[in-house]
Amino acid sequence: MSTFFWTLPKQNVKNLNKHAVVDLIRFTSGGISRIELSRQMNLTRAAITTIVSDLQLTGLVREIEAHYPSGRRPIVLEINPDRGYVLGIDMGATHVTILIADFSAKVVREMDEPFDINDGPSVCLPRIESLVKQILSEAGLTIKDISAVGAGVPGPVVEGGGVSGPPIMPGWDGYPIRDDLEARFGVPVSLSNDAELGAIGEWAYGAGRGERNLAYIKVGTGIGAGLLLDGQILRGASGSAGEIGHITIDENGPICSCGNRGCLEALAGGRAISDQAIREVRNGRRTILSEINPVDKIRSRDIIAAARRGDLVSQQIVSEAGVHLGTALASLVNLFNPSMVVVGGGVAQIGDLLLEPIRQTVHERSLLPASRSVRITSALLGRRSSAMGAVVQALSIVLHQLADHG
Amino acid sequence: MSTFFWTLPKQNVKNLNKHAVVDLIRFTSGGISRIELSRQMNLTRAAITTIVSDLQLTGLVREIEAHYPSGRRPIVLEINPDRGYVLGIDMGATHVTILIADFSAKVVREMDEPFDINDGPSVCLPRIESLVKQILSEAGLTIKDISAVGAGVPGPVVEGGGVSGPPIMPGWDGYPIRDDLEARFGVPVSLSNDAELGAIGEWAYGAGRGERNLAYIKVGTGIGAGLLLDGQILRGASGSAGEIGHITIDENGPICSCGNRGCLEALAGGRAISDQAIREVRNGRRTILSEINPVDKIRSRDIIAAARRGDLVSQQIVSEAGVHLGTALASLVNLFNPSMVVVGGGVAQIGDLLLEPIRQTVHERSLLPASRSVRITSALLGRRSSAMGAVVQALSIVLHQLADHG
DNA sequence: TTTCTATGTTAAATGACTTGACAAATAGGT
DNA sequence: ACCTATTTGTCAAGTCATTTAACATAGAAA
Repeated sequence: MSTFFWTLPKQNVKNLNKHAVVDLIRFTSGGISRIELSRQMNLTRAAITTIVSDLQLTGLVREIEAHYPSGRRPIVLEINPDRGYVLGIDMGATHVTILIADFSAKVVREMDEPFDINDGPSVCLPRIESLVKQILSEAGLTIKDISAVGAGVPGPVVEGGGVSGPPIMPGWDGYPIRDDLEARFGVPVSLSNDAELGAIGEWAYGAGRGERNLAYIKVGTGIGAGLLLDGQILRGASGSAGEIGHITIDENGPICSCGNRGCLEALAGGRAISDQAIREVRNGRRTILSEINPVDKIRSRDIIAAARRGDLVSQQIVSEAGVHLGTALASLVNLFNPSMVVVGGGVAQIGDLLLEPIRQTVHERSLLPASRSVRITSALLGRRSSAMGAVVQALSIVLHQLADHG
Repeated sequence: MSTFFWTLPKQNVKNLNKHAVVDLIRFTSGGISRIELSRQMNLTRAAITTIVSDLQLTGLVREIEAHYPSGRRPIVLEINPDRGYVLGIDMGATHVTILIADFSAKVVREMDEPFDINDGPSVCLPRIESLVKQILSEAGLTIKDISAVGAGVPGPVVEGGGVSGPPIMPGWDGYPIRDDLEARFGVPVSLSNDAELGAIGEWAYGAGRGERNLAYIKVGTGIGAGLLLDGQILRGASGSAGEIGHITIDENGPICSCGNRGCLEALAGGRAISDQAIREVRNGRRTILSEINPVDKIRSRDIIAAARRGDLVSQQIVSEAGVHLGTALASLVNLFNPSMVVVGGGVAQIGDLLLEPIRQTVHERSLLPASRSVRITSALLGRRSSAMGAVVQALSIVLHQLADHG
């Protein structure tokens, strides 16, 4: 990135440094000392001292022990975890994950339930509410202990807090999801796209820690990407940046749910993988998948399990999906030139069997300076990437609010 | 864009508002009043008054007349054009454009000369120097009148001021272009990719004025894109973001100069277009291009001229290139979700004959929320887009330097 | 003219930050 | 054990960008 037009952060220009201090503390694993803060922010130690003591007064930050080679030991700071809890909710196409985390983003309780986004908001949101009540009581907490909620949905999120023209999620278009959730829980809610959240989660606590140019690709029923750029999410003009699932890979490919032909999702999405497996079984290929009855109940997770156990047909299907993903990612790498691509989502759980063909195809199909500087790895947080991103977003609301006014 | 990690502008945190004022003045056509500045920057009128009087003292800003409906007329401010000149240099594959502009970016002299980037830096840079001397003397100026230089090259630019692994530009890899030019001219030089500069030029003074998410695509011998995001150029991890010319459109397509198959550039670049025309003529198609002798001397500008005059074969070639460009742009639109795409470069001079197939293909192949919110137009500055972007970058150096210290 | 409205300026107050001195905490040498 | 060097953290005074609040200026409408 290179600035050619100097503008200021939209809202709170005031206390800008305070906010930066809060974020450096929370995103530096193992904490950070005042001297290190002053170095990274180009401020004097004195300035940092006043900012930090202010944050200590409000109870947001505390000191911990640490050891260094010579001279006075720096006092290491960390976010005070004891000031409350937040919720992270990741609504997927077929599953919902809910996390309760303390102020230092440590997960204290986790829940993963079947879920059908196709039921629409009138069914899904009440269900979320009751699941939240359930997990809260399991954790011995009430909604009053929750300071903010982060939520993710598998579609393009717009400013108002809803989705706009999502390729999946029928019945959700234009529904005020954020307002609904805020009304249900009575706390501030942040709504984001699930791939964005995956990127944030992996950036903050996963494989992409601290990367300045990170792309996260979520391979599940749908395929989406989250793009991070110097601490900002690339949202685009209408919130639909990163919709890699519907770029054309093969002009004459199969028809996609979005109406076009040969979209990445129609070639490498969870549905495409299971359809391919069903075809192979019907064609009489020798595979342990043929044990599944009826044939058309084969799901992508069955193929992943079979591939792990050494089933050649399944491995081939996964590998072909990897080549398609690699083709799309090569375009992304050429256009966006990330320093790291993190592959996550349900299908990615299989690891190198998917990653290797991706890596190879990206290196073949993208330009040298870009392909040389990109590392491609799988998500460290596994299925929790997006839900952890939701936690990060919820904490962003709370911590910055508290940093501003006590 | 959405911030999840608060950081500060890298260098001069001090005088941040002063810099923002300078840029709002220079990029608001027709000037801007103090009250409007205070509104856009969320500062009080009093604060703006002191900042502006400071800038007036250094002679950077002056007041002009303007008329408004009721109440006291606001005093409109503009950059004082009389404090000096800058150079904008756009090195293309086959041409070089040099502009002299005053501090308000008004071009006072222009030059366009044949040029061959393949000659390498040892030939090209001395040639630039002598051309600069020539245009300066034509304008009645000397190098002492120039405060800064902006330069563009058709390859990925890295931090140090050189290019890294460019698909074209043999012999330039790693050469310290910026340092060389700074030594030659004795003034600060800004080096950028030519597509980036096209984006900046069109954003500042062309078709993309003030767009927050702008993509500029330069279609010439090579094909590259410049991506602008809230006043920042998207450079990526190694400076090669926006390299759209080498994304794969057709896995079985023709071999590209980069070694891969079916790159956009190999299907829709200037070279691909002329090769296609040569094939058509050899195949005996009825076209006015067959008047050109020898056949293999047909250049893309001949095809554009013929298409303009109604030659059907040429029109078909251009239209097919448009479909390929549209396919690549659909991927870009899905991934980046720009509010506007500006098509520039030599081949784009033909206008709607190229634009229409692009528009249609993008709308077919990109996702609804993204395709609904993107406008696709041709460059307003024509061949000068990149050189104007270079002028903008040169002025950025000078104006912000002067804003800082007298 | 008077009145209204919007823009621009001024002086005092505020507050974030720097400067420069000092205090605190540790390692290593004697 | 003591001294010195080194690094980290704090304090008080001063600086400077910005706000507050009052006032001045300039035009339109009544």
